[in-house]
Amino acid sequence: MENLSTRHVRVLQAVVENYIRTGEPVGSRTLARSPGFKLSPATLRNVMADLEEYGYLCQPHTSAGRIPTDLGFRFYVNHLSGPSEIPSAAQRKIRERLEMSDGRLEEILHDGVLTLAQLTPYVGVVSLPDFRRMVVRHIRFVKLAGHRILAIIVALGGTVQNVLFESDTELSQDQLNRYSNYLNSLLGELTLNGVKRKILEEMAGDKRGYDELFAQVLALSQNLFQQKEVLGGDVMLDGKLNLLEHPEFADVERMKEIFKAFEEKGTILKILDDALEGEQLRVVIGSESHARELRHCSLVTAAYGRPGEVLGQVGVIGPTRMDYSRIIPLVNYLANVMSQRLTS
Amino acid sequence: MENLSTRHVRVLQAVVENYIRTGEPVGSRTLARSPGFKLSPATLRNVMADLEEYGYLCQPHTSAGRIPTDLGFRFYVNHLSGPSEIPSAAQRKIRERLEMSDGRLEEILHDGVLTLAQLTPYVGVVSLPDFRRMVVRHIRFVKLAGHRILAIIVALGGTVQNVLFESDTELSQDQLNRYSNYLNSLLGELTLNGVKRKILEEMAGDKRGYDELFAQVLALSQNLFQQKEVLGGDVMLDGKLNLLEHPEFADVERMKEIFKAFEEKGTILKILDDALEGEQLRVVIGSESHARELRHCSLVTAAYGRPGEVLGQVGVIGPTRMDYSRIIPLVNYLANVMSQRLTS
DNA sequence: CGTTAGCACTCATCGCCTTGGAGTGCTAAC
DNA sequence: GTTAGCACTCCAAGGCGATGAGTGCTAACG
Repeated sequence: MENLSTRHVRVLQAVVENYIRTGEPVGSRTLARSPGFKLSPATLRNVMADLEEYGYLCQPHTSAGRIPTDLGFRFYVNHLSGPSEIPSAAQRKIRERLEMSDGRLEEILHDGVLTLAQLTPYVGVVSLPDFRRMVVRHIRFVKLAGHRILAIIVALGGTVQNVLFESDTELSQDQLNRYSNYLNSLLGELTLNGVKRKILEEMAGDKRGYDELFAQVLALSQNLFQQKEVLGGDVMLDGKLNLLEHPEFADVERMKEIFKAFEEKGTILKILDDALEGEQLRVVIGSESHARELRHCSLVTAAYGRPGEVLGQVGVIGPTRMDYSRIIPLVNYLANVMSQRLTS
Repeated sequence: MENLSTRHVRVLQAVVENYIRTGEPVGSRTLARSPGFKLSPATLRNVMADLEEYGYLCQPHTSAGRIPTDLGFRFYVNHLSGPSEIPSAAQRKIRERLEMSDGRLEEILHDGVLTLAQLTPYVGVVSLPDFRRMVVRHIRFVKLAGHRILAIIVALGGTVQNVLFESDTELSQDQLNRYSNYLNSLLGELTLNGVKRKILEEMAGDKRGYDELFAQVLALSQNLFQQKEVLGGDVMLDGKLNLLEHPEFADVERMKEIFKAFEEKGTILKILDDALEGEQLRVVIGSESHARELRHCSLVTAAYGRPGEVLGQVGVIGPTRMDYSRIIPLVNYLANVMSQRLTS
């Protein structure tokens, strides 16, 4: 950092917090009046001019106060926003909501985003997990008409996902039962991907030579694994309406852009997927997302799943003027509860 | 009708069609210029004044042209909008889309609203069916952990719905198999409700005296029937973004109201459920819905299911200034294709 | 008697200007 | 280094008049 003095830092912090609170550009006068500042407006103007030069602040127009740039928010998030306490009411609500939800994966995720949408004035978002990475307790196949098969995948926490798919040949329920027994015998603490790998290894190792059962289970899994419910690659949103309450989105054009991003989902999914391996919590501020439509939005997301086995990301989307110090711990907490619910 | 002359009717029709096309209030001058009118603006003004008095037209302000009232649109829809042809491209798209979708109920419905959202500049909407009214081919129970059971309900058209629920006591898979065999033996051309009734009748008739199996299947069904996936009572929307393109929704406040109605769903569900028994197609114009938030919107919906067995309603929500003559046959067609897909 | 031309009137919209106020940068004094 | 003062910029809001679309009314016309 361009060797910011403590004074610079304090001013930056004050500007950011003021702006987060009011949504108005903050001027030297207001700042001087805020408690804890013994400096005159003129001095503050100098300091703020410095901060503008460094790129942390900017002015909407010449004679307005300053607002933080994305960089300014970034500095604030990285260095200035101490983790605040999560109100116990919010904690309780999160826990209750997630304990109440039935075991279907979608229901749990939905409850997660719903809770976020209710606890914050922003949009709750969650990416659907790649089921192939989940530790699976057992799989069951149910024959429907013709080639259609319903797979019921029960993951570690009792989470259930069912997937409809087709097999290449018509299989009887008996056959399906044998397949699923076989698959289940392989499942220990393995993920679906792990199972697949194991099958392939055993085949390659030629331990048992060519095995009819092997081949057919493999063929079946191939089809199963291609279904989008297994692949993930979708996001769920809730509380879009919340955004309409924020003055910065009063502009119809801007609103349209963002809602378009919400509807398409691809953009958001991409941002969520950008999360680095092993990164628990992530804040993407404004243009950091490199998505034009979301350049006025920030995302606070956390990975859910379990250590080393990330299933997806959950968090909120809001204006860059977001109450980071409140939201960050909240999202983090929710992700933890969700993780427990899904994998314990 | 207040004995409208053919002239009155022709003028009303012209005003409505003009307004639907342009979205602007239409004045006497523009009307006089439109082909087929040999009358002077002055005469038209008199006619329009009559129509205003009767309540079919109104003026946004004193010196603007006329726009149709809800009543005006109603008259137009009832008497003046001849059923137009559905472009074969649209027909093809609808058929292809619905044939492509896999057999899950939700997927089919989703494809339905998606298609509407793509073929029209409005919002596609569908109410989830009450599964109790569907003719069911068979039911299968799968035991999960503890008391949890997954019911797989396969309806007539191969549609699959799965429902997670809990039983009062822990049941083995064997027991569940017996139950489902028993249930399936009862299912002929019966709806779920029908099955329930039959069970109750047989019990009441005391044909077999007290039967353990009976009782337990009944208890199980009770729990199953309470699940929301079975009950229906939800709506699915798509293409909300389309509405943003319409000038009448450029106003943020109005937009908010409508989106709120979309998010809550209760309002919309209520309107859809208001459909009269046996009514195939329905047009609700503006305030006819008695829902404040939707007073600027019209709904065109059609029942899907099969004759005498309505499963739900599917259609579009748009501004009262909607292209009724195009939309009505379109929605009707889609409902028919959906019905076939679901029940044949 | 229905139709039409003419006219005075209304009202939203637009551009233009003014005013007020908030905030800035700069300079000079402390 | 800090601060007071001042000239300056610029947005927002309000007033004003011109414009133009459209109306209702009346009187003349065929």
